Amino acid sequence: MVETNGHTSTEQAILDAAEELFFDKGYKLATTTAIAAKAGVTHAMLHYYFRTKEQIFLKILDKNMNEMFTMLQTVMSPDLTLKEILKEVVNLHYSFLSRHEKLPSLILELAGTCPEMFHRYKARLRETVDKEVFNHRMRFDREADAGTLNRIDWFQMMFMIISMNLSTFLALPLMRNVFGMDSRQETAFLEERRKEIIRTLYARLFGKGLPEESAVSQECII
Amino acid sequence: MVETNGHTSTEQAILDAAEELFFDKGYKLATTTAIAAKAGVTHAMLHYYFRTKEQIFLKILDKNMNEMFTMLQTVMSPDLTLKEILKEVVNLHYSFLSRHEKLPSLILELAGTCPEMFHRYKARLRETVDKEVFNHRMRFDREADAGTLNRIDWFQMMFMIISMNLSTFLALPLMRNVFGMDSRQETAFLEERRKEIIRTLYARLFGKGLPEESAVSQECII
DNA sequence: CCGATGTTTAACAGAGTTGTTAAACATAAT
DNA sequence: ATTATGTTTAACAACTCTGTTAAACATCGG
Repeated sequence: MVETNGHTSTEQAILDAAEELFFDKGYKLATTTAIAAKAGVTHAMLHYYFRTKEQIFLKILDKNMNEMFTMLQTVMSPDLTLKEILKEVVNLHYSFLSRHEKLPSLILELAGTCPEMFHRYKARLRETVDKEVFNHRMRFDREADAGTLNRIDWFQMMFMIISMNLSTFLALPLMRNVFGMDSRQETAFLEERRKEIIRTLYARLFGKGLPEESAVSQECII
Repeated sequence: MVETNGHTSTEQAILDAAEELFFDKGYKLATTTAIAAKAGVTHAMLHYYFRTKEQIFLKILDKNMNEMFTMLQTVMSPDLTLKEILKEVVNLHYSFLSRHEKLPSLILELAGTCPEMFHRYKARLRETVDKEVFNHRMRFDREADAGTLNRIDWFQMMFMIISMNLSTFLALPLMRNVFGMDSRQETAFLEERRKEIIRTLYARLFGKGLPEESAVSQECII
């Protein structure tokens, strides 16, 4: 049953079922039995192909994290104005999230309940953040000096962008639950949300006559 | 062993242990055995006092949700300017969250994995939201008409405030993990974050000369 | 002291979890 | 056809989870 890509069809079926269940229920609550059942095989097959639950999970997590890092690295193309870059960052991140709706909550679960599993990505994440800091932080400060941009701490700005995008998708299950949105309303809400995030970001960075609270302390977290 | 408050000391010990474990591990992963062990009793005691895991959980969740609703209702005192109200909303919500650091992720877990358990709060949440809409929405629209405020959809604004605050605390475990913050850095980060959230909100609402993206569509989700 | 009541323990039941293993099955090469 | 190889199954082991129960223990009113 070996196919051209080197995977057997059952191997792929297990991977697909596992990915869906891990994202749906999280690492601990997605059981090997349920994964096997969804793939249409005995749970012994899962251990035959991947030995342990942890190994199959890491294979899936790796795939998704790689896509995330690729997105993070390509997100900032240097030959654009800051204003264009910011819009691009929000849009790309946002579209990545709509293709990986449940990745954020999985990562948050992992950070909370099995941090050791998250360990393998820490170095890479820090490295990526640091690199982007060096690439773009100076530029923000220069524009702030020139007065074409309201001063903002770089880390706070990144945190703001990421958290505004993330929380939209983190809150989605809750919104569906409480407000009973259908898929048309959901699409409309997400689109309106994306625009509002850019609006807010632009207001913070390029708006004039901001109140005195806009003063920024110099301390930086990283 | 009955004490003055009507609870036995073991009953209280179980409640305390349960609260800590439920917030730490979530509903499904906090086991009755572990709760009993932490309380220093046999797990049979847990069933003697509370019959089932679900009942003890609901008792704890109820307590926390009540505090949340109280906070939500008292958060908007009507005899303040909009500007003052907004700052007050952010500050109260933020301080509530620092006292209930792990409530958001528990609620998100619940919405995802046991929505039926969340069901009992839906009506009350909708009701609270609706009430606040009627109380304050007109006021925002009036000020926007008068030009003392940039126009913004009320729901989007509430979502923005809540999500900026929430995501700060949702990301905290991850930040500790990745950047290894000590508690002094953490306090500084949280304080800087709180100020930045107010800055951003003020910029969006009161900033002048916002780019064309600031136009707001009229459609409303609720 | 005694019995009624409330509390605690230890053992058990039943279901579900991850992981192993020996035997059955399929398939292709010799 | 036979053998070697890879795949699949069903049964099993060891563990953990929730919940029950009968018996032991404490405490206090009479």
